[in-house]
Order: sequence, then C-alpha cells, then structure tokens
Amino acid sequence: MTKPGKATITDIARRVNMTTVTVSRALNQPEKVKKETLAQILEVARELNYVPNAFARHLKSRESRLIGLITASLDNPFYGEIIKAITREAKKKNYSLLLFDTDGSPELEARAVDTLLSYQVSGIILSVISDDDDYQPAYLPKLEMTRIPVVQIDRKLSGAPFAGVYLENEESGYQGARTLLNQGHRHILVVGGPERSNITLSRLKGIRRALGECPDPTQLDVLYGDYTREPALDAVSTYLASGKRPDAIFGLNILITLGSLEAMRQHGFSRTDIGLFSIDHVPYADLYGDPIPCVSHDTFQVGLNAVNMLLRKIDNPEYQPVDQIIKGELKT
Amino acid sequence: MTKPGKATITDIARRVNMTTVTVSRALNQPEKVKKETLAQILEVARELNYVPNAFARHLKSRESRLIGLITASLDNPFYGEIIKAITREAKKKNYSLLLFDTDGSPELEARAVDTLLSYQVSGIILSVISDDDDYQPAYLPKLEMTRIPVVQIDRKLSGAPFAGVYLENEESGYQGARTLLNQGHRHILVVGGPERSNITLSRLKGIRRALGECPDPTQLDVLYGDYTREPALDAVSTYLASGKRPDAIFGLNILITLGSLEAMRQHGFSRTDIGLFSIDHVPYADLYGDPIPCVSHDTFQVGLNAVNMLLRKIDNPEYQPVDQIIKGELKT
DNA sequence: CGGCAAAATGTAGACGTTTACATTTCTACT
DNA sequence: AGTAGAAATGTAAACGTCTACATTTTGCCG
Repeated sequence: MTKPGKATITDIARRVNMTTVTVSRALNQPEKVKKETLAQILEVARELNYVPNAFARHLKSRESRLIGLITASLDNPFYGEIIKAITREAKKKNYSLLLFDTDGSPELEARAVDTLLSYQVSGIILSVISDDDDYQPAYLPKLEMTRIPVVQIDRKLSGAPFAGVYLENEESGYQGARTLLNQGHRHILVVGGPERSNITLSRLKGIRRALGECPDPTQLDVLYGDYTREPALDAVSTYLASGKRPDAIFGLNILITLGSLEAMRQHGFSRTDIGLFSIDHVPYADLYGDPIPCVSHDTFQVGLNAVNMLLRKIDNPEYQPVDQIIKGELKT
Repeated sequence: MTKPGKATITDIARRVNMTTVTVSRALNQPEKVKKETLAQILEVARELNYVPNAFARHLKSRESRLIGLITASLDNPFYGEIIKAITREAKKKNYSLLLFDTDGSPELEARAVDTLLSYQVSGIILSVISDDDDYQPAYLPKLEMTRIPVVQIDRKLSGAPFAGVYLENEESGYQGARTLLNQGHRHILVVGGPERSNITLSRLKGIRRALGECPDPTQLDVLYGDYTREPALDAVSTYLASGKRPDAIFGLNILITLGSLEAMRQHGFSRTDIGLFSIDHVPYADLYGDPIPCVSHDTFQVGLNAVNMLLRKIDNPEYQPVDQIIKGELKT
C-alpha cells in the first residue's frame, strides 16, 4: 500500500532501519554500502517510487543541472532547430532546459533572467530582444556579477562580455543583393528589422556594397520593422499602396519575407511580377513549390555550437569562448 | 563593492542589522514591515543584486512554479505553436517551462518523467512516444501516485487516467479521403504512423468509411511508419520502385507527407502526376507556392487548451478535466 | 582470540528560505 | 502615566539532501 504522495530518503531510511545517510550513500555511492543493505534500500526505493528532490539536492551545491534558454520570439521558425539542438546536447550531459520566450518585451526579458537566476541555472543561452547599440538592459550588470556562463545567439548585446554564435550578416546581405542584381533587378526594396539593429545595419551594408559594384544605376528603398511578420506586411502594403514598384523585395529575415510576400499578393503581384529574396527560410517549405531564393543558415548548427560552447564553459570556467560566425548558404 | 557571486537573504539581514525573517517578510509581505525598514532592505537587496533562491524557497512548499513539457519529437513543426502557447499562458501565472524532447525513445521518456518529478514540477504536459494500446510505460503508476496534474497532448496513452487535448482523427481521415475521391482519385496510398497506433487506426477508419461510400471501385494501399519523415520517404520510395502507381498519396501527418513528396520527386513524379493530401501542414509554407491540400488543426489552440486545463487542475485539484477534441479544418 | 585496518554505518550540521509562535516596541486612549 | 492592543521584529525549527567527521562492526592475521 503506497499511499503517500512522495517518498523521501527519510521514509526509506525508516523502512530499512537505517539513517538517511546510508540511504543517500546507497543511492549515490553504492560501492560504499554493504551489498545486502544496498539491495534492500534499492528495493524499498523502487517500491515507494522514490524520486530524489532536486531542490533539496542542489540547495547546497548552488548548482542545478539546468540551463536556461531565452528566445526573443518563438514565432520564428529559426528557433525550432535551435531548441532541438540544445535539448539534445544538454540531455547528453544530463542538463535540462528551462525555456523562456520574451515575445520582444524588455520586461519579460528581465524577468526571465531573474527567474533563471533564481533557479540557479548553470548557464544561459540568450537571444536578446534587440541588438541596438543603445539597448543596455538593467539586468546586465547583475548577470555579469553572478559569473554564470552566458552564450548569446544570433543577436549580439553590445557591450556584453559574453561570447556567442552569430550569423554572417554582411556577407549574406551582399550575396542576396548580388543574386537579385544578377537576375536583372535594379530597383530593390529591402525590408529589414529595426533601423538601429546591428544585424540590419550589417546586412544593409553588404547590400549597399553589392549595389555599389553594379555598373548600372540602381535604386534602393529600405523599410524598417522588427523582424516579425505583421509590421513587414503593413510596411510593404503601405509602400505598394503609394504606387511604388520595386523590381524585387529583399526580406532580411524569413518572417519579414513572408509578410512582404503577403503584401505583394494582397496588391495583386505574383512572384513573377516582383522578385523575392530572403535571409533564412521556412524549414521544409521548399517542397511546397516555388522556393524563395535565400541565404539560409544552418540553425541546428547555431544551436549546437551555442550549447557546446556553454557546456564547455560550465565545465571549465577558465575557458574563454570566442564568437563564432555561422556562414550562410546561398540557395537559388 | 559587491564582490561575491550571489547574495542571500542572510547577507541582506546582516547589512541592515535585522533577522532573515524580517528580510523575508519585506520581500514577500511588505505590508508587515515598517516602511523605513522596508525601504532600507529593498535598497540593499537591489545593491547586492539579490535574487531569491528558488530551490530553498520551494523546498518547503514542495511546489515549484515549474511545469514540464515532454514532446515526442521537436522535429515536428506541430510543436512550435504548442510551445509558444504553453510558454505564453504559463508565464501569465508565473510558471516556467521545463522542456524535454524524448526523440521517440522510451528510455528518454522515462528519464524525462523522473527528472520532472525530481524538480517537483507542478504539472506535466505529456505527448507520449506511442499511442499503441500495448504501450504501458513503467513510469505510469509512479506518475499516478504522485497525483501531479498531467495533461496529454495529441497522443493518448491508453489506460492512463489523464485527460488531454486531441485531434479529431477519424473525421480528418474521412475528410481527406473524401477530398481525394472528389478529385477523381480511386487508387489511394495512405502512409501512416505505426500500424498499431490508435491515431493511425482512427484516421484509417475514417478513410475506409469514405472509400466505402464511393460508388466506384477503389483501391487502398497502406504503408506504415512512425510519423517521421525518413521512414515515410523510404517506404514510399520502395513502394514506387516496385512499380505501383497510386493516383494519390495521403500522408497521415505532415512529416510523412513531406517524406512521401520527396519520394515522389525522386521517382520523377510531380504533384500533377500523383495527388497529395496531408493531415497537418507546415506553418507559413502555403505561401511558397502550391499548397498541399490538408486537414489542418489549430495547434496553437491545442497548446492553449492543454496549458489552461493543466493550470486549472493545478489551482484546483478537484477539477476533473475532460478530453477535448480539436476539430480540423479542411484546406484545399 | 587479540588487535588492527577496512568496511559499514552513524551524528551533526549546513544549504537558503519560510512558518508558527514568541517577544518586543509602538500608539493611543483613559 | 498606565495599559491594551496593534505593529514590528525575533526565535526556533523545518523542508530533503549531502558532507565532514566520528563511531561501530567486520574480517583477517599472527
């Protein structure tokens, strides 16, 4: 009759007429316990459905076998692969994943950091809300002080002393623009993230470089948004409504591209009317028909490198990780 | 000079010449503390970058503000929306999400349950590895005993006393088959999950019903797999290689459909050669061109209903949730 | 069969926080 | 000014586990 909700080490001890210490040892250092005692304890533990209390266990060690992931928006298919990579690797080393989605809100981001800290996470993988130079979240000093290993993903918090795994932004912009130019497009509408975002800035830089190399006269229009679908849809819609007619639209991430595509459609334009290029893509979507040419980055790799960087740093605090840049692959 | 890694309530108490109790109260029941004391404590807390230790805090309460999500495979785009819904709702009530991916392995699933239990999660959302009638994981009794609220998603563990949110399987199968029949297809290849999976069984039942209603002679072939891409690809490839030529392929989930589509392509068939129908779809993918007709389920809703069911059950253990069936939407 | 090392088990206290139950300190009224 | 009651703070113990250190038991040798 196993009635009680949860058994503790003390319950087991009582049953076998031993101290909690012996039970604890049986569970953690079985070689230090007499065979029969061990067998008996294990038996009772199973019988009672004993599960160690992680909270009690880690209270002392101030360590938790937990790693935290803070994403800016789970909407982005970008993160699917990343999460997969992270859980997979973390699992191998017996870490579990605490997941937060900040939905673009600085408050939620700050709260997520606090919560993670309160759960004594061993490390944090952070994809921050904004990579403006101006974005200096208040939690940053706190985070630095705790000395908890932090690895950044995709977006680089300027001034933060954490290494990260990033994408090859300028080059991707360049490649995209080159592709569109090669296809004969001369009037390009770029739809980007926030105007001050360094990622947007880098990608634009690459784009401008490509245009600069083009012998023909070119026109470049730029709309800003926030790397999500809706604002891109609205911006492009307004743009098109004003009568402007670009040869091609270059969306600086996949959600933007999708929003732009919808806007195009709403205004009666097809893919043949207006060219399209994207950075990132929707996994599997290519199979559906007319793939959108893009520079895609191996996001699984991003996640993989990030966790491994983090895990290594957790194991060895001396280790000073250095930024990694994941190259894009041009798919036309 | 705030050197130390992490400040505790004791550090604060020392600084303000008070007991930990007062500090604890200041933090949790501020109205019970003199205003000036409160101000002073809060000030010092901020200065020290104090973050409460969740482990210590919840050691007593045996409650953790944590909910666990166990997914069978994060590969499936199905789960993206679900995770989003769960994090969003959980956050509102101050719960954080512990995420596990079992990758189809029973051992990992069992381990995930144990880990979740050890972290004293307040509730678990479970999408089990298999919905065979035969699958009776060893952790089930343990889970029941703890009385931890559990809500299932998508796959129903037969014999488990947990409510869940499921899809309208038979009807979806029926709708899909009807659609294909209406398009004139008479020889249909269904590619499903495991042969004994109840989901597969239900969908097939619906399909057979539709075929039964068709006045013309029809042929139905069925291949089994496991709801992932690769096995479907292989199975369909082998099938086609053997010279069989269905009018249409009906993939019982999106990964299967994608695998089948790839197999078709590899054998030189286009979407016009062989019809296609899917249950579920890839979010956003329709914009890419030729949408695959499907019955799609609102996965965000699935996640939403599941968390809410869970949260309600956590708040009120008396509450006896009942199974919910999410209807599909036919998209042709 | 005494003695000694190794093996097995135990004792006490700590981790950081909260809680039930004191005790002290105000406030205000007579 | 004395005192009741409220307000503010304190004391002690507990949550479940682990660790350092101590004690007991065992096995084996001469």
